[in-house]
Amino acid sequence: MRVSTRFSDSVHILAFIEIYQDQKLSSELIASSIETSPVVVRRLMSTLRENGLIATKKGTAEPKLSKNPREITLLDIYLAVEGDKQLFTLDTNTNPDCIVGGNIQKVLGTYYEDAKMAALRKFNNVSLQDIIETILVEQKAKKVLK
Amino acid sequence: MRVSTRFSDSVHILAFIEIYQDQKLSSELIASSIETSPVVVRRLMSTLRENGLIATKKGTAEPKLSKNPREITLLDIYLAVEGDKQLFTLDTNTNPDCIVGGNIQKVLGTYYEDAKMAALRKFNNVSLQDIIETILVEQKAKKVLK
DNA sequence: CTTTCATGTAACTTTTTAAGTGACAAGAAT
DNA sequence: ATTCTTGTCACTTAAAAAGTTACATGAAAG
Repeated sequence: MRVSTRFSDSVHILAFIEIYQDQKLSSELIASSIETSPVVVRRLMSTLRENGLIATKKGTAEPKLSKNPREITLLDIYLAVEGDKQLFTLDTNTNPDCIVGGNIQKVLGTYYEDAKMAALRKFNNVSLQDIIETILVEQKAKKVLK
Repeated sequence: MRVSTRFSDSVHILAFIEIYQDQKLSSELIASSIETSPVVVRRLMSTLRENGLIATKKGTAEPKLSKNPREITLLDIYLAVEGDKQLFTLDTNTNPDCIVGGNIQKVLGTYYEDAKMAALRKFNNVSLQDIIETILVEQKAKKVLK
């Protein structure tokens, strides 16, 4: 399939809302930063709203973060847009009458879960504030180089 | 896109080869355990062979592991079939003229890499032997329950 | 030495899932 | 009232992997 950039784009949206909080934040403007369409942005924002990360008001271009960016982690964002889907994909159609086919899903599944949790724990230790600050540092560093 | 089950199926193939090493191991037989087509199995086995995990001989149904299953880790298998592609997908098409769009790829990329590495380290601590033994334990447990 | 079975690989089709698009009802604001 | 915007639906396009068909070539047994 096409690869999902929802997580990446969602972090983008949240950072954008915080950094440009004093401007008019239409889905059109945000879309121009992500280089995607306004509908894609609005769809993602719907999901973020349903998961309590932002507050929006229909008709007005004024989305706000629902929490302090220090209290929003990459994990919160990941779970909001990707849910608890498996990170590593099990083949769920194996022959149950074979010793391997009949047991590998359960066995591999536990190791997949361990690995996924190790990754998600990392995300739980990074806040939106960290992302924003690092973006701003990178931006300053760019200017110095010129 | 369709979700890849290459990793899962590759572990399946390797465990199958080891457990049934005394039988004739045609791609057809292995495919029947994975419930896929022989061509898919042969394609995966080509990749595993190119990466030094198995040895095959054209025309004969006798694939062998190239190493002791204690020396093959889930990470070896993962890298063989998935390469070093990113685990979490960055949107690589963002507006470079925007503070967020111009820096988020680099910033998020490092956190994605940290998370990916945390997951892959887990895989590096699990051997094919562990998988095989756990499969056999699960199989015995099933029989007792009957 | 020929028949049978198997691999290895190429080319093509199907499936899946997310992005992208067009449309529009309804809310907000001047 | 007019204009802008959101929220959402329905549809199309894109991309990647699985699945399929085909076949040249190698192995092995009679």
